[in-house]
Amino acid sequence: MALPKGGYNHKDHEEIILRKWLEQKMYKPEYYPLTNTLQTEAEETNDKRPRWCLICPPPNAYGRPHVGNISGYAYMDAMARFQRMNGKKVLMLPGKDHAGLEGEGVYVREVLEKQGKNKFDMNRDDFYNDMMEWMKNNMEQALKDEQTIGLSADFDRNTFTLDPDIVEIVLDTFVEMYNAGMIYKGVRIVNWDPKARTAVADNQVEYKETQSNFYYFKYAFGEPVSKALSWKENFHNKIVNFKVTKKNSKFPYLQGVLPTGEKVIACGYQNEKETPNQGRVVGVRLGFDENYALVVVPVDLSDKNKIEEVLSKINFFESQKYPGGHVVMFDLEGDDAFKNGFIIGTVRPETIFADTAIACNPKDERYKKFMGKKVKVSFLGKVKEISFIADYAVDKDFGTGLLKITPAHSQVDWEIAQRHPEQCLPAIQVIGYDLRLNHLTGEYAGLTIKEARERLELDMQKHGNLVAVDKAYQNKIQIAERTKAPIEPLLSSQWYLKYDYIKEEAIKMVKEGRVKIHPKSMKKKFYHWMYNLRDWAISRSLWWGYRLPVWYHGKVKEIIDDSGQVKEMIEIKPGEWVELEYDNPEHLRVQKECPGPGWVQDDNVLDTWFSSGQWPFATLMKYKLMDQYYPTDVMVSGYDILENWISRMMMFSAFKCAQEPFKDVYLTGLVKGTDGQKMSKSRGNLIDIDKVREDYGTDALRMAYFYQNSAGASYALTYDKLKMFKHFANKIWNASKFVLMNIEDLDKNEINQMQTEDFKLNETKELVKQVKFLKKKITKNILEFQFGHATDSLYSEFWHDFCDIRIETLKKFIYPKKDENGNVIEDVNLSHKKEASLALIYALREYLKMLHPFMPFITERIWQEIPKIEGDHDSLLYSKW
RNA sequence: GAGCACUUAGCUCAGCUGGUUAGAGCGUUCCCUUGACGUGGGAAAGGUCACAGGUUCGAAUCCUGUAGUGCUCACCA
Repeated sequence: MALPKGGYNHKDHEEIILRKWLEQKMYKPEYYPLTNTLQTEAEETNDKRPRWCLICPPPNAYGRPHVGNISGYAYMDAMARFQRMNGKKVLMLPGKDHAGLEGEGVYVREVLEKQGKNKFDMNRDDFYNDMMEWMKNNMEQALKDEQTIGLSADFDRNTFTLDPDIVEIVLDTFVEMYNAGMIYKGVRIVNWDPKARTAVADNQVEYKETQSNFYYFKYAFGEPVSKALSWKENFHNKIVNFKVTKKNSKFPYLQGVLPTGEKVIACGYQNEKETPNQGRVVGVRLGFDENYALVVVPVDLSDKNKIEEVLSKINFFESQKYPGGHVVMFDLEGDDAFKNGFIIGTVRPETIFADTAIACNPKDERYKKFMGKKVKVSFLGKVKEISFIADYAVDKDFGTGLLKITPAHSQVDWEIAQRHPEQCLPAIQVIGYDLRLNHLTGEYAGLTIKEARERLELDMQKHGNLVAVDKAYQNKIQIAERTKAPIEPLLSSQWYLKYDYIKEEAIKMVKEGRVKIHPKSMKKKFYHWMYNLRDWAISRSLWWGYRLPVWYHGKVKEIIDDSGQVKEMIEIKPGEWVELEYDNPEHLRVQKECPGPGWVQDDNVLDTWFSSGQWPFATLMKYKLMDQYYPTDVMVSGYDILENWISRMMMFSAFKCAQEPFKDVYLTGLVKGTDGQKMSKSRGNLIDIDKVREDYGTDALRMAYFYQNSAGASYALTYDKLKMFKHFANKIWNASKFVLMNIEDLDKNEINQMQTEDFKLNETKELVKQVKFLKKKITKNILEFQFGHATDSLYSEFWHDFCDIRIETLKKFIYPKKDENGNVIEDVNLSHKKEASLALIYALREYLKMLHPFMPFITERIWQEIPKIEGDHDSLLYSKW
């Protein structure tokens, strides 16, 4: 009943306590607190305690959990400990994810490349087995990290997404979904990551601001000029529009005539990084007898006088639409290239060979005559016929208002093409998976994209098809989230999941409140995502992961035929290739086992989210615990994977279990670095968890996560906060020491039989009242997922109420009254002293319990010294809340 | 371009459904060393709660607008 002297040093206690919890298997749901043993199966089934379950989100198995993961664990653990103390039978199940694309990427980069090996020189099975071993080795460390933060999960049930049982369940789902018509194979446009040589999902694509060449080229009319001239009027006084990088500015748009007689258009051009200070072509005025290129004049945007100067030289009218900068139009008289044709802007001239149509906005009066027609155009000296379509996806104010439709090499174009299949399809693919132009481009075949672009620029110039090149065009190119390689949209045959009814089901779960999302504001984010869901490309050309349970009766290859269409061919007999029919069971079957000799398994693996989306039920099915624990109670996750993961778990659960996977979703915010910035290596503000734990203690780290934080809110993990809670731990330690010191005279029975209602002194009555009130509040906070409030109250109430006020006032009953010289003038009233001591131990016990979910180590350590009363357990873990 | 947040002390942030002198930590200044704790105690300075309107007996809190910041989604061919 006494604590060691001196301040609290977490290093002396945390490990011992952790070992005790782990060795006694206290984290397991089978642990029975009355006997301190694990229950048998029969005892378990008879156990009437309500069950509570939380499946931990599996972090990447290959790495150590990062600060954000650890923060999540702190939250999960606080909930689990609270529930356990409230008498629930708690299952918290940890796991690790194989992290398909990213995992393979890291392995290739960090292990293979360092050994000078190349994946494609390796045998697939060897690669897989080597990688599995590497993963499993790394998993150990991750597990330790989870334990040291105090996560009270059942580590005997640590589960890996590639555990055989889990694989079975996940593949079963694939087959079931295929049979339900929700999984299909088709040729679609995909985001091709050339580095990883795989397609990636839409949300695995990032955008990167770059500077590109923007080519204005002309499809010259292949038909009589007179016909085209009839829409000349429509062009009069209309201007082509330019790329404007920043919107919302109010600077006017100008058009007029210079005193010299030159026609001028001045228009907003603004670039945050550079103020254009030399003339450059940014656009083209369309017309038949007045052709211009637009050139930026050297005017500093911030220089009002200069702007005035330009304004004074021209007649202008205002348009609210285009802000900033100044662009002047110069006559390019005598250049044939500007006459009689469609002028189209593009950053990707090499895809011109794959054009199947030209499109404009249906409301664009300028092109009304052409809509729905076929037009003959000449390009590089050849005349071809091309469809002219109208679609609302085309922005008539961008460029010349014309868009070339290249369904094989652009997501947007692909979608437009789906709406105009007759005119735009079949798509023509002119770029191969090696990112070189293919046989359909004639003399360009074999060139890389860059080479082709350069050559085309010259050739277009030669044939009069090149109108202008904007060399400083700012655009965003797509890059792969993981490999950072530029994405090439390509056609490829892929497996897709049609969400079908499960999408509606998941929406209903949230709408009907069966799944509550914390914070509420994230609900909107969820709906927004769900309503805009498109079919999900689930196959990945990787080796690491779940290989598709799909079999082909013969080798399969993807070809681009002479018309540029992507097709899959199957070798039904040696040397005899026919087109693969997706619905022909003699060609393709979906099942887990190989159908027989001669059948070849699909090379692809499943997207990682396909398996992690099944995590809650896959894990419980593995351990045959579905009846007891499904649906689970809470899911804790970073808000950034609400869409990718949370929504998919709900949809998979709707399919497989016809119910929600969890009742509450607690979304944690981003943990920012000590300087309040997003953590990144380059900023040097990364937090070393090991060091933090060593310097400040695990309890302090946990408190720093909780304190004043709310669901979904990002926050900085600062040294100030850590220090604050290190001090707090010390305060708890010392206050406990004081209380324990004062109850040494008390009989154990007196504590056991204490009736706080019988307290006579105002001071003790007040203390009891205050503690009871606080407990009510903390309970409510935890149940409402307001951990920030709970820890805030605990901190200030314990320190500034209990320590600063209550203990100090009660001291007058404990110590004899003395005069200035230290002579006792009034002896201690023994019954008052006893009551004061009882009140102190009462309050301390309550505080320890309330603090335990947040600061488990120190509270457990002190609890060991607390005299136990009825209903207590040796460990705070199982002591009654 | 659309949606969602946010703007409170020098800094980092709490303030939950509107209610008496707006809070914490750190930092600053001053005081206090014999019994739990200097990793402590006491006190002080510092905020017209972004701005402008409105609702109300009463607003940091609700509504509208403005400005700025952040995030997410879509996207410029």
